Amino acid sequence: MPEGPEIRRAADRLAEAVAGRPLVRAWFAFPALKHHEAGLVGRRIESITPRGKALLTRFDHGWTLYSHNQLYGTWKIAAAGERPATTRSLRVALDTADRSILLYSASDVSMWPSSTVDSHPFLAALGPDVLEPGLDAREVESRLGSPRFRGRALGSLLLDQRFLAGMGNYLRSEVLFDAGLHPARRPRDLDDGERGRLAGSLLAIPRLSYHTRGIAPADRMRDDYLGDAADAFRFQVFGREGQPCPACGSAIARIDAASRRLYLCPRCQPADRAAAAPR
DNA sequence: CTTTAAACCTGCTGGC
DNA sequence: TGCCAGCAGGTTTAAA
Repeated sequence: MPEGPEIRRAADRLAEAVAGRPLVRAWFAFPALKHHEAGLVGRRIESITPRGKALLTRFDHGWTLYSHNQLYGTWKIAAAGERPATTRSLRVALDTADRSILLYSASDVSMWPSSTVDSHPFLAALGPDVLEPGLDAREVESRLGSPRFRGRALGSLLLDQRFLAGMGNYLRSEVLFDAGLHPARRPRDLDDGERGRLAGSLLAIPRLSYHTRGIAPADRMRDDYLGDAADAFRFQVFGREGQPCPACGSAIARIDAASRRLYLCPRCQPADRAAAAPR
């Protein structure tokens, strides 16, 4: 159950475990992918890289595995040939001589010629990856001001993968809190300072989550959980309904936005300037 | 156009 | 223990 930072960390771990090594076996649960198994033996994994919340596993014979974990998929690394006992359904197994990588529960998996994988319907529509190192505030502000996005409510825009790929539901709450903006605000109604703050938060919060890992200890969401490291990422508002805002002490509220739960501080993120005149 | 609601994928937890 | 309802960090599709 991942967002961009969790997917990128998974890609890092998987690549470290198996990239460059030849496969001794490949296995897919999907009937449509069975015919790829034999051809993968002896091939090497060139790279494993994220695109938003999708993962691309590139092989050296010109094919790329596309996978999307949606809510429930998860990758595991195991000793070579090992299949740890679990209640989850194994969907993909790639074995090298000393390590195996296993994908469980995901249903959105397909093989593409590497040269055409970018035309995958999901990938083709994605905006820039919010965690891409080259992404800067100037580009984020430019997207906020573009006709496609400037009229959208932030609560919906921040989940739209066409705006910034890799954003997700916990990041949405955390970014809006960090920027001090209510989800009903719209880019076109923000003043320059607010727009700059939002761009800064959109860059900083996902990076903080990616680099430090970790979540609120009481929370159940523990995919790739770092633990209690002092610098681990902690939710400021997500999942903290009724608890005091870390900035002002007001009770954090939970609302519905775009049919998903969103947490905010009513005092730090006031809605009443939603209709404020431009500039 | 934007927004909302429902459906679907699957796994886990809490309650009876 | 067993079953079921409800919920979940996502996405797509249809409808409003």
